Amino acid sequence: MTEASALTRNQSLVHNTLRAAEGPLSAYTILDRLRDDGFRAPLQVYRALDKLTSLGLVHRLESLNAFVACAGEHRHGENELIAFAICERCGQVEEFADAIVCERLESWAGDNAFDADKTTIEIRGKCAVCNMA
Amino acid sequence: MTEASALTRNQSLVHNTLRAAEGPLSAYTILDRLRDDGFRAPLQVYRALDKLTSLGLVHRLESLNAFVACAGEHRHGENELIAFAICERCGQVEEFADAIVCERLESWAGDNAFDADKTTIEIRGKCAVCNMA
DNA sequence: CAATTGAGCGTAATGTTATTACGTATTCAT
DNA sequence: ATGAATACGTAATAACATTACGCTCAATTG
Ligand SMILES: [Zn+2]
Ligand SMILES: [Zn+2]
Ligand SMILES: [Zn+2]
Ligand SMILES: [Zn+2]
Repeated sequence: MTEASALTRNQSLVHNTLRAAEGPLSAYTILDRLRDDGFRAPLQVYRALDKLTSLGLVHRLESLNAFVACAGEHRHGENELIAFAICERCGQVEEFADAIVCERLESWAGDNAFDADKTTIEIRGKCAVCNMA
Repeated sequence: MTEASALTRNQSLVHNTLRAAEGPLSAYTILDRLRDDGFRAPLQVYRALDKLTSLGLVHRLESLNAFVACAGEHRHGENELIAFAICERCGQVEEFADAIVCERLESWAGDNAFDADKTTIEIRGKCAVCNMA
């Protein structure tokens, strides 16, 4: 039994909506797309998103107040630090992990006795494709 | 004439409110604190915040939807990349810049032909003081 | 087996954050 | 003076997120 197969109906619907999307979606956009599946209230979406993010299947983009399906090969669930590059033009999001960035931030935390819980790295800009256009 | 002296009345009021605060404030909290100074509407705050952030005097914390006065010795206005360590318990925010982190992220952008516009780095956790408590 | 517990669900109401729209005032350079 | 740029005031609305209440179902456990 994989993690994904353990998802409830609502969780699967939200997950599939995000995987089918071209880019990040807001909770309310997800809600709208699931009206026909019986979704009626924001909480149905937020509850599913909470679970999905805790499983590492979905990421929240803080600078966008939106959510994306995990597109990385990485394993989440650890304290693994992921960065996101978000294209302001086409909406594409790329996930990447950089060991050195991770190490430097951990090092800062260590030096400053800061107990890091969650780290957000988001780069806003224009992706390669949009840069040419 | 310094930058700060060029601020308008509204901008100065918002700036001073943030400097007097112990931690990040939401726009609406700022609004509440400036009622006695004649503030009546969110837009008065948001307009001042826009200006202050563009001057580098104030930073927006994306993961908090809140704002802090700049506490760094750095010069903003360049593309300088600042990271924030935010204590979830006491609200203290520390700014720091790390050249290597900056370089690694720029390097990723270069390799991927991504034209970075603005980068957010926010570490949520517990500060040294709160860690002991 | 009955009781308890925990996760999830549905709905309504409310709270919080941010923007759009419209009109006015002030400043500064032409 | 005229036009452009910047700022301001107010009202309304949009967008994002949570609280509260009660219910269902399945797993645990005494
Ligand atoms: Zn991922
Ligand atoms: Zn793009
Ligand atoms: Zn600063
Ligand atoms: Zn603290």
